[in-house]
Amino acid sequence: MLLEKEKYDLILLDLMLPGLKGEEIIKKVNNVPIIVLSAKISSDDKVNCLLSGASDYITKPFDSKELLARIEVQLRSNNKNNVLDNLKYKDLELLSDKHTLLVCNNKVSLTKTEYAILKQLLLNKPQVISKNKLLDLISIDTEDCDENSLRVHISNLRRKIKDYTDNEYIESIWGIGFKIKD
Amino acid sequence: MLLEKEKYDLILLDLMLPGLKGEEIIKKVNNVPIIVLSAKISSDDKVNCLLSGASDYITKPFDSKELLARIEVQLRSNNKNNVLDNLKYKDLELLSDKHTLLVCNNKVSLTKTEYAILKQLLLNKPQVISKNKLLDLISIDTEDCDENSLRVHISNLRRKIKDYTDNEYIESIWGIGFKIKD
DNA sequence: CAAAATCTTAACAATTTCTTAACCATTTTC
DNA sequence: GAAAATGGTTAAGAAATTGTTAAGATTTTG
Repeated sequence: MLLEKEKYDLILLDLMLPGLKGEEIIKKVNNVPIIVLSAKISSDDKVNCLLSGASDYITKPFDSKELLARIEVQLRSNNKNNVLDNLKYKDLELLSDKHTLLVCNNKVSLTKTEYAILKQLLLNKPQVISKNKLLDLISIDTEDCDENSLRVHISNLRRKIKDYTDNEYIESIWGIGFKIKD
Repeated sequence: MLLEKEKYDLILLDLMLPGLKGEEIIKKVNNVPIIVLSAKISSDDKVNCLLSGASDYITKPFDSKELLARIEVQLRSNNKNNVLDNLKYKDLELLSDKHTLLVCNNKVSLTKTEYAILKQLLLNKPQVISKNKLLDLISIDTEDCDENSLRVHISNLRRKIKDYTDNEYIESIWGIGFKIKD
């Protein structure tokens, strides 16, 4: 699936298009604003999409100027939350080269999976990420991956971080998932 | 002007209100999402507001559920500690992002089951929740669970709350279930 | 194709949570 | 008021989850 391999600034999702159900796409996407275009004027549809993760919902027919303005709103707010800023936290800095982490300014090389996990945790910093969500995320790169496997990745990440700092960064929330410690 | 002295998570701006012109307010505000409510359906108005800095624009009449959903979208993207997600009542505050409970601002860690029970009770605050309903809820996570077990969970919850406040929060309704005390 | 890096699986220990069971208190029923 | 049913508390053992390690499988790289 393209969504999983490429990077996007914004997704315009037409609910009338054939193929995947819109709501499923919305739930799969993370940290990319989605504007839903739809002929459905049902309020329930709107509410569902918005609560599932869509950033905006425009009912057809719409004025093209309005669409452009709403696109600008999304891009504007996305730039404010500069992604790169969010990837710094205390002694950690995740570099965008996809596999390097700085711990107290020491280079630590991460595997693709470790990078993906840590990035997700840092992006959502105070929040808990469920094990299932992390698994979904990892499955983009590698298919078979169960909780056991995830545990090993987390363990490896912790060890790599611990080599350079005494602070604990990855906290387990029993029965739920993981989060970055405050 | 109030806007300058107080802090806000979100501004709902009704363009029909007398006083300042909406667009001027929008331009004055920084870093706070603004949802504009208006009866004006002119596309130019929408576009102007959005380009001036508004985050969303809703045309009257609108469905209240849609408004709430759009409010949540704004709070979600702006501040990840979503106010709407946190259940507050008197000395209690259930933090959804951490799966923890604050009692008089003291962190108390809850188990998955305790969290689920308290969340259900707080969500339906003045109402009684039947024992069966609570059991159904818990069974999502843990299979075998009878009334005896539920009693123990409630007891543990009460103890954890009692450690930090003298107020009673969980009331038993004899033969029916439990509720949050008024 | 071979070597290296990465991932999954499996096993085990450690930890946390849940249920069971016993006992006592309270409320209802007769 | 006594018996029966329901609720509250506690502790111990059962069950589930997590952490760690190492080995074998898979993928990537040169």
